[in-house]
Amino acid sequence: MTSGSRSGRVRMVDVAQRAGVGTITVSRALRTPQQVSQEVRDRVLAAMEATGYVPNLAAGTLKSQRSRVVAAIVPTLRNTIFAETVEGLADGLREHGLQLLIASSGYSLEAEESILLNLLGQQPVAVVLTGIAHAPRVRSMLRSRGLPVVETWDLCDDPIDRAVGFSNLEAARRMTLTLADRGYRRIAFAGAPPQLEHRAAQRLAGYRQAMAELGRAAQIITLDNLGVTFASGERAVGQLLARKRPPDAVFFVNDVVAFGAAQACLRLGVAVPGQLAIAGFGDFELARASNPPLTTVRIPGEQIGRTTARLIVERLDAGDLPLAGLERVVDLGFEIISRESA
Amino acid sequence: MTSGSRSGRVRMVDVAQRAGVGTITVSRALRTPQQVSQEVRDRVLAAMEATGYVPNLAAGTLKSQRSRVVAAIVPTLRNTIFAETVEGLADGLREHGLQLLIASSGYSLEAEESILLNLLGQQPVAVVLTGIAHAPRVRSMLRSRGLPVVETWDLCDDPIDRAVGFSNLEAARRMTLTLADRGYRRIAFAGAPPQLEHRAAQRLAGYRQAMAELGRAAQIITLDNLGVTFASGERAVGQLLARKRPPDAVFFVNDVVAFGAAQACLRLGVAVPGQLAIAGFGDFELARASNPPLTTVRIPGEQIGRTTARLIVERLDAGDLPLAGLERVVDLGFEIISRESA
DNA sequence: ACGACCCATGGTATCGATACCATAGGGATG
DNA sequence: CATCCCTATGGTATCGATACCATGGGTCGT
Repeated sequence: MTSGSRSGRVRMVDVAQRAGVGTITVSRALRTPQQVSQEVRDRVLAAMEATGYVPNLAAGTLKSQRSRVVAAIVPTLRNTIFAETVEGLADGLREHGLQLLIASSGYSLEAEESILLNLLGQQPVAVVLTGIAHAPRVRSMLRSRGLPVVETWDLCDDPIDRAVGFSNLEAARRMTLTLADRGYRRIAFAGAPPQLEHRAAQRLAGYRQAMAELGRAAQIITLDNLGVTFASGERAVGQLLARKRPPDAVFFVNDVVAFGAAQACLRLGVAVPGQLAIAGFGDFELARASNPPLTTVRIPGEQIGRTTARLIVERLDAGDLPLAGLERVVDLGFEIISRESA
Repeated sequence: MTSGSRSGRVRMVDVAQRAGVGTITVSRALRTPQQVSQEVRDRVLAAMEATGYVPNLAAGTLKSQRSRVVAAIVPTLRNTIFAETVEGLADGLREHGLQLLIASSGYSLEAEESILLNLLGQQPVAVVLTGIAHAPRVRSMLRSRGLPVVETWDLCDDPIDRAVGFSNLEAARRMTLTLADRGYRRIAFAGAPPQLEHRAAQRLAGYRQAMAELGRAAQIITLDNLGVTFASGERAVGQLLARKRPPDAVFFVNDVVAFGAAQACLRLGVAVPGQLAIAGFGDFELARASNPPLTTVRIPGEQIGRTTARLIVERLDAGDLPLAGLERVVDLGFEIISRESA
């Protein structure tokens, strides 16, 4: 079609020849257009258009040692928990010409490690992790590479590099105290086995701390399926009601299970909050749609993503300076949302 | 730390030196281990371990003209609609050492086009798109590149390359007929504006076709927010009930809005299905959790992802042969699920 | 026992864009 | 009017892994 390159694939040289300029000028027209005169730039763009040129990012990344990709690992994409964060992150990065490379770890730290190895091979300019619990080699690998890293969804005194989130412990503590304020006496907590999920463990710890402050006995229900399905919420309700002295309020580790529980109550004719009060965590859209609407903790999912994007962009613009005076940990807070369920 | 490379970054040469072999042997130990003797392989792996070597995929991709990345574009990650497909795809690809590069287009065809340009720069070995409606340049760009492309979630006589999905039109038609069979007389359809969403348009067409077959008048409710939020389902119920002769059944374009509608009915004291029957589309987990549980169309979300992965892997293994006898369109079907809401 | 063949391994050129340095031309300044 | 500097542009080496081809030593068959 165009100039006689053997493979049929259009390279930068082909565009350059057609526009009557050097390859470097084509490169600049794309990456730093202000360095190229209007006239030449137009010619180059026309030539790119005419040839259907698509830059080979692998080559650029190799030479410049700097890709346009940010790698992120989330526990799952299957439910909406992390979706807001991911979309916020992707949007914030795209505005600066960065691509998000996402992988999901299925809540497994070992999987996270092996996935990270793969992702690092793509030479990302930054890495975003979910949570602050990681395999030891993950920490050392990332630290030694010296890339910008953001850990999200929790806080931590000593992040790998930086952290953006909120205190799961404090949020759970406050919710528990709020329930006590409302007059509930026997407040239970329902969550995934804490060794499987660090954020769940933090929330459990917050609950325990609040109960200790109140001088009451903790009452824990362990959810199956990592507590991220409606069905595990339903089953939890079954378990609860079978107890001799069932609690009068249950604080669920997230809105998905809380919602499942609320629906089960509706079916079983259990009055919420009359017989059993229910609180969730997350303030997903589900919380509002539930019957009754769920009292829950609102967490800044999308803002975590956007802030993470901002930190990364700032860092890159600053030319990889050591993060001297920068805030290492950004606490975006949380909010207790009172609705009818508790 | 290790041998004296200037940047501190470990390259294949460093590993090779340490293991006392040539670089190519290190390369083979990673990519085609069966070509390397057990003893040498162990030595190489030990050297990689000791140095913390991470292969630079950009270099490999550049030379071999073949990355290990598959690019996918979905309309959104914000809700669970496409999540199963994405996870199924990611799992299926990971088993074969392929990484998924995901981007979301926000349901915009123009965004899809510009995102695709970015993704193609990463030299993906295959591209996965959602739906069969694309900007004209998307088709031509992909066709001329000759990469494996899979369009998902719908069928099409003439896919760009291959398609995996089910007939949205036929599924909607069958659901409509099923509702008629159950004795509902005034069956309405609620969906997003058809020009905004091709799959929604297909479902609307299926509904219209069924109504025509039945000799009844179609009754359409247009949803806001692309019909992917609970709130738009709620608002739709409000609109419906305000009509002089409200329908006795509504077929919603997806389970998210159907669920929102069902919850609104519960609040408003509208009997479902007594006063208003509700049907959804998708059979998301929500459909079972709803009160009452939703009659809906089950679609093979995860299987679409897995099948797509299989097609891609087969194609790559076959050495990019022209897809001579291969099935170009894979119809995974759908299933009408009867529950209590209709 | 000898040639054919195969397996394990290495040397070197190469993929395509960009960093680095060089240079030409034009306007400003003394 | 000469010098300086800044803007626009180009030439060439280079990033790191892999394809291609070559080679040596062992095995197998007759």
